Amino acid sequence: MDRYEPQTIETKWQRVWEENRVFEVPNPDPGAHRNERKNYVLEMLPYPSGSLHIGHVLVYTLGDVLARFYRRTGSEVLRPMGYDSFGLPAENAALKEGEHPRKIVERNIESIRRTMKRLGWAIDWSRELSTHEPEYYRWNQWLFLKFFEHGHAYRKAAVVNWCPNDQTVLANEQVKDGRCERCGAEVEARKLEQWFFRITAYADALLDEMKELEWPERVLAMQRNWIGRSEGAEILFRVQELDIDIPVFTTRPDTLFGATFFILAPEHPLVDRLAEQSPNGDELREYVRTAAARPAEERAAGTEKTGVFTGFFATNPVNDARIPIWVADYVLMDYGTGAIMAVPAHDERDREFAERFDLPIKTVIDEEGKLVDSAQFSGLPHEQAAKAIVEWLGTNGRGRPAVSYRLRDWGWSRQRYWGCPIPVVYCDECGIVPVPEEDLPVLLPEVEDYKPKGIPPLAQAEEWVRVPCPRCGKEGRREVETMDTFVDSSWYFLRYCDPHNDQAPYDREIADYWMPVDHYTGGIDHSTVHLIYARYFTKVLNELGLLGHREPFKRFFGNGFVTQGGKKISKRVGGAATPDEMVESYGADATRLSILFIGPADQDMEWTPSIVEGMQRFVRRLWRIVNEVAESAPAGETGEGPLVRKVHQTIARVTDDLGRRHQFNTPVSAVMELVNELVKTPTDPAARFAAETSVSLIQPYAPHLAEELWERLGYGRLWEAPWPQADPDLLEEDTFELVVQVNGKVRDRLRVPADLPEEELVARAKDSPKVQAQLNGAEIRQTIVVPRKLVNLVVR
RNA sequence: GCCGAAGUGGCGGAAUUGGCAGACGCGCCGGACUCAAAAUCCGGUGAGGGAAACCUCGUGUGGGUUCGAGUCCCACCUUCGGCACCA
Repeated sequence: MDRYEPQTIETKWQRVWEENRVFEVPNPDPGAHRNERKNYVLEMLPYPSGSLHIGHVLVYTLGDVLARFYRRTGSEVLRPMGYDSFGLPAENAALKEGEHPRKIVERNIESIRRTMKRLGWAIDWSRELSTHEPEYYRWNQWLFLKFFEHGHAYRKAAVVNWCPNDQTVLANEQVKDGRCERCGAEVEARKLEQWFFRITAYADALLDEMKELEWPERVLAMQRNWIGRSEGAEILFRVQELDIDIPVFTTRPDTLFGATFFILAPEHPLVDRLAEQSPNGDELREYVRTAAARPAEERAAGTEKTGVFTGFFATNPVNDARIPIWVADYVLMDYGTGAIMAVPAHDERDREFAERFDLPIKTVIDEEGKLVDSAQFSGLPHEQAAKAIVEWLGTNGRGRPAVSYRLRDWGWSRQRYWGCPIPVVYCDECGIVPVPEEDLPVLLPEVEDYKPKGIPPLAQAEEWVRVPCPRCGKEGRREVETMDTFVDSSWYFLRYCDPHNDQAPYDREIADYWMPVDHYTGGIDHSTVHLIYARYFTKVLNELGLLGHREPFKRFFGNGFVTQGGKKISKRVGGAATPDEMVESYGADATRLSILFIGPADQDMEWTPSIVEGMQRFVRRLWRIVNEVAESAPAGETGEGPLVRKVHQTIARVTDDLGRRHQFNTPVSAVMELVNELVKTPTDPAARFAAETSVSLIQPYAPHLAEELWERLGYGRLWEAPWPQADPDLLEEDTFELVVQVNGKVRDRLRVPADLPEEELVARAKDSPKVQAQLNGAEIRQTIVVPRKLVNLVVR
């Protein structure tokens, strides 16, 4: 027998797959009916700002195991790949290396593709795409025009998150703990004109339609938190002196009688007017200035409450109490209405403020949760009172039920170079004018110096910027900002369906055939970013009549992080073994098996070399025993011995783990057990059957080794061979080990025939000497029999 | 504070519907082969007691339900993740 040389057999089979275009799947013919057996398996596409790391090996191997498994269980599997090649990571890498981003990403893509092929991932390479190519971003622009035309995209001045280091605006989703998610710099607040998508209009749809998703609860919970829906009421407070009403939002209308003061956010539009007429207007204006200058981070820390009295009073609509109006920066302009009624007795922050400024505190809910001191509502349980009070306010036109969200509209324009140009022209006469469809793509111009300086680098491309207005023909200027890459990744899964279409982003019929993605895999760090944006895009496309679905990813599997030496592995951490090195030292198959065997793939895991060493032992063991069996054991009757049963049990376990439970570590254990049995009984009549089945079942994990051994067993094209089927008759043995308990404690184990009647099981249990010793003549009060499992004798 | 996930040997973990806790692997111990080592193979490996057969204890803590609980219920502790002056 020759030695196991992974590198030799791996390159051999990779060539066979490539030459035979094994993993390419054609699109349906026009008018084809929906195929119930279609299966769209997808993992999040990589950023080509560096090379792959062990984390990628986990995600794509996981997807690969599923794709290969589904393929052999009769599914028509679509499993494409691409690169998220626009954006900050690539541009920053380019700045560091002093080369053009296009050069960097194209070089990285080439190396990533080579690594992917070396790992043997079953990908339909005919559908490969990169988001920085005009063939792709042209349709980004096209989709933007549709969104713009229908009011889903708009431009407004807003206070935005500004990263002083990357010199660009960030979406809320890209700010973590007040810092830029990418570079870690402290984020500043700036007021700028920006492009937005009206994602807040879909807050309820994003929440409601979650029920169709087979997603991990933790991811859904994160999205719910992020959207932050709160139900409450909007209530009008009157300012007599100015003859105006100020609305407040509250989730606790039941505490309305306890409102003892009123607060406006410093940014509230009324503050200016109040300052003009207030005796302490100067102090007010000074306070607003300092509050605005205070970094958002510090303001959110809430160390000590600050505020200024305006000299005005608001009237509480339930009891006509006149309460003082203050301005304080613990009230935020961008949540609710930017004004609150303060109830210090029942809100911690209001209480802090009241204590600091010596304002009255009035209790209106007692320990039992009933209202007190609240006129006709006194005595009501507070939940009930909340409804009654809002209803009562409604009849007077002073209040109504209202809902508030934490979610903000998605700001997606970036003051950077390496992104998709936004196809609009600014015209002094016509305003914002969309570039006509037939003029797409608006190509990203070449720019000498694209270093971020606060003004968008595209502004330097003077000739490109100056363009006649598409509407009136007078001179206009192109938009010089670019799109956030999350726009690119919000619909890439649709482009994969029809990647070479040059008439449309995709053919709706084809997209409807493949969509939704049946099994999506990626890091949960995208829970409140990409996964929300893609859901939003899908809903808009559906309403624009461009897609038949409203949810992009039916099932989502959030893989854990891989750590090495306790540190999360990413491009930023040096010293970690690279996938290429792992393939060189251990082979792709042992690497693939290892990364999934470590532990449950949805939990974080620590990569240790000892794992691969153990896996190498298994792989060699399998190689040796299967080669032996192929040479010596004849095909033929398998008998009905324990090995045959073990084979069928293993088939059942692996099939259930992959197909139903989506558990990726235990199938490897199951096959190991079978191989251990086979090694112990190589002359069993079922040895050949056991060897063949082991090879067949391990194929999704170790496809090269499996293919090679399959060939040596005398067959071909394991990737097309049907998945083994467990024979239910052979799953159950004709004897079983009866567990005998006394008072619930195991006292004996007896091998008995499977068809023994219950009375006989009990009789045998009682006969056991070990049981006799325990019973010690005591009376049996109860007998529990679990068929094919156990007998429990209850005494005393 | 609110929301979510998780606590099992020396380690990673398994136990699918309430029915043998610790599968599988790592590590460690002993043995075979070898001049020796590596590789490979065989055996052992939760804790305590016992010469042994065996016995007792044991899945974060405390209670409960049940013939029987890692699994279900109640209360709590710890760790990790998300949200957070969000009214």
